[in-house]
Parts: sequence; structure tokens; C-alpha cells
Amino acid sequence: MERVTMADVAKEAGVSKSTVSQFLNKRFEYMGEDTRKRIQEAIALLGYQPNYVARSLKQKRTSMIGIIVANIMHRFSTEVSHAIEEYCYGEDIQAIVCNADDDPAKEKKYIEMLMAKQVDGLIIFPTAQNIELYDHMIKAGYPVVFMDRKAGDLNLPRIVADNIGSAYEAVKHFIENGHERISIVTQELTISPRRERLQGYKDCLNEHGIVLHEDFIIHEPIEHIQEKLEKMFSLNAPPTAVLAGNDRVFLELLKFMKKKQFMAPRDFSLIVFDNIPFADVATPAVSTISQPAAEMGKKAAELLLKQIQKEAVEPKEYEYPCELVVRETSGKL
Amino acid sequence: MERVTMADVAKEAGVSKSTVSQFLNKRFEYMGEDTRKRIQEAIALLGYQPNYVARSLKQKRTSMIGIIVANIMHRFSTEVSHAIEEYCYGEDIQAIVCNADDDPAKEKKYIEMLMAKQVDGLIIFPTAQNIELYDHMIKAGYPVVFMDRKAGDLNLPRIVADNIGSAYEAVKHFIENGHERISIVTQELTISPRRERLQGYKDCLNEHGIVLHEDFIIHEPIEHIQEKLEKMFSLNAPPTAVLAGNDRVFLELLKFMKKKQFMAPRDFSLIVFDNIPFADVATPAVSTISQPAAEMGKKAAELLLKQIQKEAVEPKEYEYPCELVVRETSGKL
DNA sequence: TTGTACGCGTTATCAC
DNA sequence: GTGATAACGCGTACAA
Repeated sequence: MERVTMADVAKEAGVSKSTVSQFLNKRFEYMGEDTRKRIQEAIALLGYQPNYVARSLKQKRTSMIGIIVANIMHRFSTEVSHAIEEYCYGEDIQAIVCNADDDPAKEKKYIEMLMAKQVDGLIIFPTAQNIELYDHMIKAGYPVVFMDRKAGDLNLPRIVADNIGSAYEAVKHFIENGHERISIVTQELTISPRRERLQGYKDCLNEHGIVLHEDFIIHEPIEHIQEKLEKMFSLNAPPTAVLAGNDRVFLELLKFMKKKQFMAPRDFSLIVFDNIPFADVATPAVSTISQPAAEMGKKAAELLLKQIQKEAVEPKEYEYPCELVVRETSGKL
Repeated sequence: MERVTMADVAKEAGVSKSTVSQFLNKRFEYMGEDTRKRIQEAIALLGYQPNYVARSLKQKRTSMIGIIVANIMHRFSTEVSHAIEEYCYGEDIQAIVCNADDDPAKEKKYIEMLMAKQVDGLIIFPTAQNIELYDHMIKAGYPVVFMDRKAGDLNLPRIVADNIGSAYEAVKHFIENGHERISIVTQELTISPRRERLQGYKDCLNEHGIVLHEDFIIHEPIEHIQEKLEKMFSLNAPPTAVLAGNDRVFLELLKFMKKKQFMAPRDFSLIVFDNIPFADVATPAVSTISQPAAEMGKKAAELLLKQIQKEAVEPKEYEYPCELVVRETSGKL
């Protein structure tokens, strides 16, 4: 594990460190043909590899960015992260993924740690609980892009999906297929996408003159969803259509359906808000609202790298439409 | 983005840099009570945060490790990575995940890049195509742990699943349920787990006096699997049971089943070698061979961190048994 | 074209 | 208890 340094190469080639440095930075104009060859040979002989840590210290950039996902167990997070990494790979940037696990304390720790590690910028799925910290970073001019969620009234680029409109479309699809008893199931309303999806749901029912039924609206922590479903489907007139707020909720719904021997669309129509892995090949194939995760990830990466390169970026909301993919679980009443 | 350095803190507190350094390393014996307080205040006032890059340069360690997964699209990879990260988080180590995408060239590039970034060690799902490079790292004493696959005859710890035994058990289960026409479908036999799973399959049939039927053995690139399945199920006597070699193959199988309107276990029994997300709540629930991904990841992390701390680790194979989880897709003939 | 000297922010080693 | 000073490995003026 003896590391060979630039000095070793210089000695081997019989030149000075700076000449080796010039060589590494491909500034060949500043050296003779034979010097160049000698350096090249010395590097090969010693198996020299530049030390990026030292380089980073000097250049004040690490060529690394951080991604702080709220919860890595959501398929959407991994798809977005993957897209970001892919884009960064092409730009010779390294992306570090950290999982905040929906825990604001953990999020804070990661943000501070990544900044201490001098990563060049951050893409964050904010828990929305660390407003002061976000604010501080932005005021300090640190490159940041928010993903998926809105948080506070901060002056930075935010990539979001059109949650209201998409939920609206899904419910409209239900209505057009004859449903009136329509339910939405989601987790606690702590983050903006969940609130917005509920909003779209309500808007659509209202505009179609369907009375909101509080029993059909579930917004609970994952561990309470089973009992709420149990209760809802014990009603005299249970829902005939369900919009699952995300993939985790869908999992709970599947559990429940298995227990009750329910099938979609036989027992109720179902649309899931999220990209889920086997949606198209499952039987029955699952109707989904698909977010353009790859596109959103790529855009976030672009905006972040622009900021890092001191290019101007508009600190606005970049909203992406989702696609309602009707498959087999959502049918006519 | 003006970074405040130790020198700023020292000046503010009216002490020298070294004293501040002592403070940061909690060596309070070497300073007076009031000095300590002054430094503390200066740090708070300036919002000072230590620069890890500079620290790493000096300490020759970055508190980062790299994970090079062969293909991030396999559920097993993400589960293992997640377990590694979790363990590392507790040890204040940062894990960087890189996706080699089954491409030896990309794997090589990532290994070199991470070493240049001075990460303290590497956990690799080897493509098994860069033997010289692996060999070089190990000879140089660089901490490395191999995961999932065997490659070359190298002197390092390897975490593997008992692929032969598990495939054997799955096939035995088929036989005990009356099946004789049993198929195995897997990708190209380029890496050890696939070869071993096929081996276990063959061993079991042999020991039970069932003649191997080459038409029932598919080992092809993903893009050719559909046509091979098509051919196999057009046989006069098609298989009544199928062992899917991994989750990607399972996806192909689902596609095929959907096209043909096949259902398991109605049309054939099915066991999937791999952890798949909705296995237990799907209808029908999918029988699987479940690898202890979390355990394996944790063990890999432990072994790597031990090496990094210069503790001795046995450079042997650590083999983990898998669990055959019989659910609904595998039934009696 | 090449070499020298210094800076980057931190830590370790000795003096004081 | 505290403070100079020298590493660490690389980049970069600037001098030669």
C-alpha cells in the first residue's frame, strides 16, 4: 500500500514535480519530446495514480455531488438517483447517495457531513423540517436543487411532478368509468406531494359534483393503514375505486387484498400513484400514474452542475407532467 | 461560499491553529478552561466547519468506502448495498455506490477512480473479467471484499450464497411434488452464481435418476429468452416446473406468461431464485429462494472495516445458506 | 522548456 | 498549557 507520489515520478524521470504536473494536465507545449516520454515511462513503471484528495484540496472542488433521498425504499427515489448518476458519469462527476430515512435529524447530519466533505453541490428530497439549514445553505451560495417536494419559500430550483393535475386525471378516469364512491389512501400529509395529490382528488370530485366522503379519505402512517382499510371496506357502501398515494401504500393495499381475497378490478378499481417495477407484466397489470423519474433526475443534475459551474439558473419550480397509464386494475364499474 | 478555516477561528479566539486543532480533537487536557471557551465561541460565531478533505490528506484516510455493484437493477444488489450502508453509518463511514452495469471496462474505471479518490476500501461484485487488476489491488494490500461472485483464485474474503445447494433444494421440492419435466432459465453462464445454480439443478436431477433434457435448460442473454421460452413451451411435452435463475429472468418469464395467458401454478410450477419485492403479497404469491442479503452485506462491511483497521481477517469464502420460501406458485403436479 | 517556492487546511511534533 | 513549524500531495505563478 505504499502510494507513489508525483515526487517519485519526478525523481524517476529526472525532472521536477511541476513538469510532471504539466504533463498530467496535458500541457505538453511546455516540455520536450523526450521529457514527455521519460515521464510517461516513469508513470507506467511506478504505476503512479494521481491523488484526488490533494488535488481537491488545492482546487477547492471534489467532483462529487451528494444526493439525499428521503427514503430509499421508494422506487421513485432509486429511479431518480439512477438518472442523476448516469448524467454525472458522463460529466466525470461522482454522485453519493445518502438515505435520510424520512428522519430530519439524519437529513441534517448528512447535509453537514457532505458539506464538510466538500462535495460540490447537493440534490435533496427535503423532509421539509430543516428550513433554517436549507436557508443557510442557499444564502451561503452553496449549489442545491430540491427534488420532489416543496419546502418553505426558498430561492432555489425545485423539480416537482404535477401532483394535483395527475391525481385529478386519475379520479376523472374513475368517474368517467362510472365510479362515484372513490377513495384515496396515502401516508401522513407531512410532505407536499401527498397534500397535493389529495388536493387533486378533492378538486376533481368537487368539480364533478360528487360529495366528499371523509370515510373514503385515508391519510395515516403506514402501520395504521391496514386497520383503516379494514374499517373502510366494512362500510355498507364501500368504495368501488381506490387511488393509492404511492408504492408503499400499494404494498399495504396488496397485503389487505390478499387477506380479503380481493382482486382488482373485480372488487374495486385501482390506480397507483408511482412507478412500480412489475406493473406492466403483473396479472392483472397495474394501472399507474407514472412520474418521469429519469427526466426529472437528469434535469436536477443539469441544474446542479450549471450552478457549480457558476452559470445562472432560474431558481423556480420545474414542473413535470405525469402519465396516467391505464392497464388492467382500473375498469368500468 | 467563503469558507472559514481553522486560521480564522484561531485569530478570532486569539490562539494558534494548533490549539484549535487540539480542541477539535477533544484533547482538552492541553488547554486552559478559558481558552477552550474562547475557541468554542469563535467556532459558533464564525460557523466554522472542519474541512474533511484537508484532514483526509493528512490522515491518509477518507472514511469512505466504495461499493461496486455489477448491476444495480438486481434487487439483491440494492438490498446488499443498503445493508452495507446501514452498517457503515453506525461506524461513521460513508459508502459510495457505483454501478458497473455488467461492463468490465466500467468496473475498471470505477475501481481506479475510487482508489484515486483514496477511499479506504472496496466491496466488489466482480464481473470477473479484470483478474489482473483485482490481483494487483490485493498484492498492494488494498482492503477488498468480494461479494456474490467468485473470480480467479485470489487471496481475499469472499461473501457468497450457497447457490448449488439452494438450487438443489428447489429442484428437489419440484420432484417431491411429482414433477419430472423441470426447466431452469438463466442468463449467460458468465459468472459463478449462474453456473452453480445450474450445477445444483443438474446434480439434483441426476441423483434422482431423472434424465437431463437439454431443451429444458436455457442460458441465454436476456434479449433471447423470449424466443427460447416460446420454443420450449411449444414442445410436445413442455416443462411442468420452472426455476427462474434470478429476478431479471423472472421479469422475462412474467412477460411471456402474460402473452400466453399462463398462470402459475396452473400451467407450471414456478420458483424464483432471488429476493423480489412483492413476492409475498402478489397473487399468486411467488415461491422464491431468498438470499440473506442483509446479513451478507453486513458481513462484507464488517470484514472490510476490519481490514481497514489492520485487523486480521481470514481470506476465505464465507458461504451463506438461502431459504426456499414455498408460497403459491409452486404446487403439486 | 524547466525548476523553485509557496499555498491549500489540517495534524503531529517539539519546543517554550 | 500553548505555539511554531514541518509535513501531506498537488497545482501554479514566476523565475531561470
